[in-house]
Amino acid sequence: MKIKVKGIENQGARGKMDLNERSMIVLKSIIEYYIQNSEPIGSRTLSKSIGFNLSPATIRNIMSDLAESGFLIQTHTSAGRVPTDKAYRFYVDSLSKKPAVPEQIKQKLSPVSNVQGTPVEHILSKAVHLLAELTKFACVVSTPKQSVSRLQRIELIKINEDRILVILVTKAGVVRDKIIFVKENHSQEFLNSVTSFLNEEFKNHSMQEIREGIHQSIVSDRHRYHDLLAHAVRLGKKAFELNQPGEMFIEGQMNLLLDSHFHEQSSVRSLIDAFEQKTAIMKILDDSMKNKGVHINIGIENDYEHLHKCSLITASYRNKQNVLGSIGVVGPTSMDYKRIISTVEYTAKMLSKTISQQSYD
Amino acid sequence: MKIKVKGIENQGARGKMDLNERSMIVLKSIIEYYIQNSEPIGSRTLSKSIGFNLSPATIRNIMSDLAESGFLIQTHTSAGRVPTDKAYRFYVDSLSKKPAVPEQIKQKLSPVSNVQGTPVEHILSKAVHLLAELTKFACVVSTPKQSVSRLQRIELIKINEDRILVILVTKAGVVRDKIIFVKENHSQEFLNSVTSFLNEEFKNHSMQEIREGIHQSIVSDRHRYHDLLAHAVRLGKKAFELNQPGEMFIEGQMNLLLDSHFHEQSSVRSLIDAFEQKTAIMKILDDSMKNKGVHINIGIENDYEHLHKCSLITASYRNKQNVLGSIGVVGPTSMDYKRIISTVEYTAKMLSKTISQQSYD
DNA sequence: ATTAGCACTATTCATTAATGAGTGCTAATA
DNA sequence: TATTAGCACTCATTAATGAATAGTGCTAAT
Repeated sequence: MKIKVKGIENQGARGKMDLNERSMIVLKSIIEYYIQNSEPIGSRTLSKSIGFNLSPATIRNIMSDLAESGFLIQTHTSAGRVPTDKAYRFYVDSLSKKPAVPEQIKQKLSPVSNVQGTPVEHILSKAVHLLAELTKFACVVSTPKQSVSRLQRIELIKINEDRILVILVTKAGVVRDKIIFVKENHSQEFLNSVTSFLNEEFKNHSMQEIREGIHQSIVSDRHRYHDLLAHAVRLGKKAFELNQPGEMFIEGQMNLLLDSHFHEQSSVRSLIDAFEQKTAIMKILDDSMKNKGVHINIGIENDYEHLHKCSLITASYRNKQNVLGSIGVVGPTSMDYKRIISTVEYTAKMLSKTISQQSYD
Repeated sequence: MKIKVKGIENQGARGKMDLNERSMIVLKSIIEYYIQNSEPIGSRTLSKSIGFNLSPATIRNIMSDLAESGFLIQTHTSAGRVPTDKAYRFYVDSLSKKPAVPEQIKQKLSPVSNVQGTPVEHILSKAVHLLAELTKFACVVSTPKQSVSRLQRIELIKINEDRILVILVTKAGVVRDKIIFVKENHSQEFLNSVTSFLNEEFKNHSMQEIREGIHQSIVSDRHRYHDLLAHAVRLGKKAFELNQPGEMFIEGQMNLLLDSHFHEQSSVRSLIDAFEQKTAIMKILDDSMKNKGVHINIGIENDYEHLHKCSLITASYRNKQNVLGSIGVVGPTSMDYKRIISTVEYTAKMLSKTISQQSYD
């Protein structure tokens, strides 16, 4: 024990950053083997399968170093070593940037473009379904955030004395509806006036803008309308404040439970929790909207504890104008990153293309 | 073997239908024990727990009879006996019709009525979520069938030269949208005329009627409009033919996988299949709309083979006018029928109430 | 710096034996 | 004739054992 300490520090310091070429290759091999076979690889097997000739003993030394610097872990004394989250992070970062998307995957995803003309939700659910089928993991997609997207059209439809149905259509092609309750009994004709007023006033403005500026904008016009105005303000406020919490579609959750990595009771419970309390995953999807490209959260990197055994690969989708939401895969940390990353990326691209084509600008 | 045959036939004939009082009680006890504990009960334990005094040996005889007539089955020679689907059917049929809904359940479901004013889909998803939380099984709900519900309003919104956004609002409060592609470039003003024409013509008619009668109805009016007419027919046809396949929301699938009854690999696969291929479950929900009250499908009674180890408890929900869809639970055949039935029934009632209040008639 | 060789450790698998729950049958009983 | 006691038997479950195996760590030789 005492003797080892020095060694640990030495090797730790050495292995920490400047992994030499050779150890990197060894590490990569271990990771890829584990991703493929879901079982630890021993020094002997590795020595044979690896490119250049290294004896098992040498490999063992390297592995020992890698373990010291936190890339590998032993589940028990006489077992092979298994990559840690840190190793996966290294692996993912070291991937050549653009692996080509296999033709077969492209083909399987092509139905996404066949659902054009249907509501956005429908397209999303198609995409996430296919993604789940392809990856065999759980997949999620967030519905378009309304706050950023711009107004195409608002409709007010009278239901009865005290209820009005509001329909909002955004440039992104999303239709949202809501009932608002009012005290006065407006005629449909009156509502039509308010409607065209609101449309004139706010078309092409973002929901956020509208919500923030609904007072000023109307007030500045005060001289033009009179009776209309007071009501328009009131109705408009109610209509636009519909702050629906972002939704999320989930598919293929059950796939995860077939995966050997989640067989222990506790893992299963965690997973169920994670999917029931959608907020954690939702947050990751939201974050993924902030920057371009594919986002990768590996195991322990996730803030939410119940996701510590999962990796999430996400990518945002958009129309010509805005980033709308994002789509992603939730799987075990030992997933086939190469394949999943390119699949998610491609799916997001398809989704963007399809949705752009039916966006209203 | 040969000697036994006679006995079997005798007992089979006797036990077949006129289960005497006593065997019925025994059977019921076995079922309830199994529902509670998920493990077979032996004659000895049963003899003690049952109301009147019967020796284990007598119980054994009774159990033997029940087995002959197909109510019980032995997984292996020296194991206790387990109820068959036939037994569950007997049990369910023999339940006193209305078990009261526990106050606690009512309370947990109360949030359903808090989401009034939001889109119907939202209400449904809330309801099914709560139901899953309460029952700890998988729960499903079908979205309102549009064919039966009647038109409240149609809107045509011009997107660009060749695209029009159609929004349909039904009396049930469901909003559906779809993009249609057209050859001519209509102005929004023109679309407004068509819109008000279609609204006048078809308000309060069921979608089905409209779809079937769209020609005649307009044709009979031919003299009134001219240019408008031809287009109205064309647009109307396209607009109303939106035959979206019924959708279905699923919650709590993963709960099932925690259930001991689905632990074998093959069962899990079946379940995943059943939920992936939504059609089978969808069909059961549809069937459930045809008659009032709670519907119960037990194991083998299901047409779809992958559902043979599941029972489905479903109930339809409605507004004042029509049956709209149904909601239900998918669980193991050994579920606590009493509790689940009353919970599903109550949920459907809440749902009906909430949706009725925002229906447009 | 690398490697061969050997001691050591922990898992996995098959075998065995003990335990125990539960039935079926027969003969005794009320 | 219906019920019960008693006993033999079956089969799943469990624990213990031991052999085989995969793998490491360390030391000494290259």
